[in-house]
Amino acid sequence: MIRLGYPTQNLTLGASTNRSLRLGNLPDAARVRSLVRQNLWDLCRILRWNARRGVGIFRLGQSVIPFASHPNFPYDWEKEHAAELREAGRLARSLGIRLSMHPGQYVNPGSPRPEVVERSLAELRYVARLFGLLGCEDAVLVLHLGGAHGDRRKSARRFVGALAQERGVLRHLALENDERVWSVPEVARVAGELGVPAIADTLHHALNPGGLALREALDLTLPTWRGRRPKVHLSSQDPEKQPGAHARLIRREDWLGLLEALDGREADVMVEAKGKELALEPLLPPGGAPERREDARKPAAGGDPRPAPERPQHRGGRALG
DNA sequence: AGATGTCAAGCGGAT
DNA sequence: ATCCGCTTGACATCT
Repeated sequence: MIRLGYPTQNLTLGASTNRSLRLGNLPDAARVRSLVRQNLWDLCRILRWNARRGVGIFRLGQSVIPFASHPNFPYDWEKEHAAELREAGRLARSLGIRLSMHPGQYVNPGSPRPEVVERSLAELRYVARLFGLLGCEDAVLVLHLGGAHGDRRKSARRFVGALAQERGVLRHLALENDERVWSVPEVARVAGELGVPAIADTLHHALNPGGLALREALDLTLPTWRGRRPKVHLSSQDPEKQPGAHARLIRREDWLGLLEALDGREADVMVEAKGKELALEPLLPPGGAPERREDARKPAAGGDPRPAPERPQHRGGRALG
């Protein structure tokens, strides 16, 4: 069985898990708290929406807790948001939805610069702790290998060295190929050294195949999950933009190409498209959610699905469109 | 009111 | 040597 998902926000609901603020406003603790609560509230809305439509995975925005790893973060977020996180995590588990996160280009544990490595580790630990508080064992922390810094072997060695003792991070970590520097076979090798799984991204792979056909890339990466459900990334090239830019939707032949390469094997497929959940619709089995009944207490009224339960009270909160 | 450019962070690659 | 884009939203400043 193939499960599908999308990242960070739902355009139909107008819901986002990625609200942030400028660093200069970080000292305003009340404002940060409010943003976090809005992010978590929208996460719950998205999870329910997903469950109704048979969407089985979802990627959290990196800024669910904005600047969580920054030294100037104004309060103890682990303590203050523990209950809300536990609640959101429980919802995800009860709906059978697997969560993930994908820290961005600034996270570079293989960098030759110690301060970059330190900041990177801080960010990765934040993600691991967040997953811990959510209570989602099967959540995945997706990361690229970063730069080559003129010497790939040394960079890969630094990367492994920086993470080898990070047990909390390694529990969730999975390494993904990128479109320029690190191809699937290289990523799979480094992942193997760390004892973590590897993810093949179809668009990156097309641009940086490392000598492998897509099927061979999957032959290499799927077994690294050792019984856990494997993850794969799917996206299509935006024809207007430069190579690597994500299109709004998935081209049918890219989807069929992935299915053919999977050849019946199970996978969780993260669909990376500007159109977010709209890009999933043509790929989902007709009729939406198959047999999820946990959501049965939802008012099934035809028409306007207003968020029924209480909104979190926060200062300066505004109505969501 | 709307449009524009900049914001914590790192890289590779184009120019 | 310098600049761009990578994701996205926030927000200060402009018109």
